[in-house]
Amino acid sequence: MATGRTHRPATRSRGIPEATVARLPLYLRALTALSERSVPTVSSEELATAAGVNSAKLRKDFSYLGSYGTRGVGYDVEYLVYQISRELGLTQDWPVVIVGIGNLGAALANYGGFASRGFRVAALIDADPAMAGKPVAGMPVQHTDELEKIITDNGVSIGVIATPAGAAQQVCERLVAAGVTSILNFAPTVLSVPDGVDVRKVDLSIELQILAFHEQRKAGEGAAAEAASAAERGGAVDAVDAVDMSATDADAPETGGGAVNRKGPDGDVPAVMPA
Amino acid sequence: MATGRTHRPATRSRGIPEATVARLPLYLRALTALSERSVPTVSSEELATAAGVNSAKLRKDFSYLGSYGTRGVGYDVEYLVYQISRELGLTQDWPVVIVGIGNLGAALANYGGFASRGFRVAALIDADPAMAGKPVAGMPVQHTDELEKIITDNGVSIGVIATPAGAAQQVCERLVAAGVTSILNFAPTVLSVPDGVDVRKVDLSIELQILAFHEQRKAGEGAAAEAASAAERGGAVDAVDAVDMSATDADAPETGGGAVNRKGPDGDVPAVMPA
DNA sequence: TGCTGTGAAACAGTTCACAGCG
DNA sequence: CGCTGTGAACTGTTTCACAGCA
Repeated sequence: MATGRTHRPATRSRGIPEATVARLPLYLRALTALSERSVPTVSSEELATAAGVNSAKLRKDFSYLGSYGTRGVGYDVEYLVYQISRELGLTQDWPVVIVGIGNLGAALANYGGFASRGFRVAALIDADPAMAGKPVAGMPVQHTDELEKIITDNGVSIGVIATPAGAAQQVCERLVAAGVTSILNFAPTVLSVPDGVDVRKVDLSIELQILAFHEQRKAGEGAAAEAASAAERGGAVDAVDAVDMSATDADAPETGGGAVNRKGPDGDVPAVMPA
Repeated sequence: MATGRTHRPATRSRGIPEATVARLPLYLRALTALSERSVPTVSSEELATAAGVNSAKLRKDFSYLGSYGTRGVGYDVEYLVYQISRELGLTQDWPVVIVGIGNLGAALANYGGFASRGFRVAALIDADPAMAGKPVAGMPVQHTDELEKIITDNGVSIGVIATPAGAAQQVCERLVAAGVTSILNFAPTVLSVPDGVDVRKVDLSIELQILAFHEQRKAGEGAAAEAASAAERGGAVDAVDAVDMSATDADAPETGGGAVNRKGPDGDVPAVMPA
């Protein structure tokens, strides 16, 4: 499903690789910092360092946007800030709603980096009637009943879901039905959406699990994987950088609460299948 | 830097692709749900749907772990839960510290999915003396002065940074010096760490920017990109799913507070470089 | 001369499609 | 016969290395 993507030679015009799009915000952040320090130009090398990538990658990324640099000199900071902002669609502002005002929802509502990038929190929505009217981040929480009206009245197209996992799919469907076409999902569930709707997920527990995986390797804890682990060390075990995060707010860790069906510390397998 | 990676033929043994590692937690989540419903076996097709990936990918992913399925039948749920947990290192438990107990730090501290996956919050640390001793998620916040002692005494190797961007690098250095080798960074800054230390970042504002990019395409808002946008629509514009999130807690949106140096709504460029 | 922009090569990840086991 | 496991083809991304412009 969702095949296609015209796959044009990608030489300028539309067709910026997804990997590049994901890095543009990083460049923008670094450029904004330079801009505030009134630095007029940067080389690909300097900017790459500031953004935490390598310079060849950065130059290739920028080449998809057009030729915005000057050979022998570098890139004009202000100009690039503008171009990237425009490419990302940050020259217009985006009203967003946050659904699920628990700990996480509140944290998001208070997040400063929001407004500074063209995003405006249009409303905070929660299903708990007791929350209704309570001010969070200087804004009264509204009840879920108002969801459709809020979306419509404010022309909201981006929704943030920070509800417990159990409520996420339902909230998602209401958002989509009301006109939202981009969703940032913090609930640890797979959301199913119709074509044309983007979902990005952020799952804290997934991030930690990935770290644990690498951590385990380093220590060479387990029985096997000694030489292998050592060989691996030479390079590449560090600076992963990628991400994914979530964190349902209140409770409902996806399904089932307490201890997972984890087996004993070792070989103590369910005694079913072979090895 | 960090080149290498032995690049063994990857046929079993060590050498699970990073992309596969990133999906294991997803499979684990889906399997745990099945396990709780006492489902004994699943086919790659069913599990793939539950995890939101396609079945070929899932089968290939599992093939890196070994041959844990039964042809004509599928996979034993309990057995797979165990194998994946072990592979991810979740059969041991990992003490973690959270540094920066603002809105976000508190949300993380309260996050249920933490404990249910072998992660144990060993301590909450904040630089604000006024926070010291205050209970958050049933645990007293400790002052930054105690950081090194806490890490050492608890054998912590995973740290979560949820401080404002300005403090992140310094906190990171102290964590690393004290023995932490894996860091989950919520502050919108690039952390520099020595080799052997893993950093994963989670940046909310980046996620939103990526959504905005796609959102902009859909609407075909801007002048150009009309036909292109339409062509694009056919497929692929949906269900991105990848991620990255952050959200500094308190304030300090990375650098500088208020309005970004965004230019006028259109062509109103800094009047520097050419087009 | 110094740094960008970009083909071409190398690598990583995904999808196809089917052999082969239970 | 059904479903796994996997080679092989393909698509996407990164890195290299250098031509060419300011």
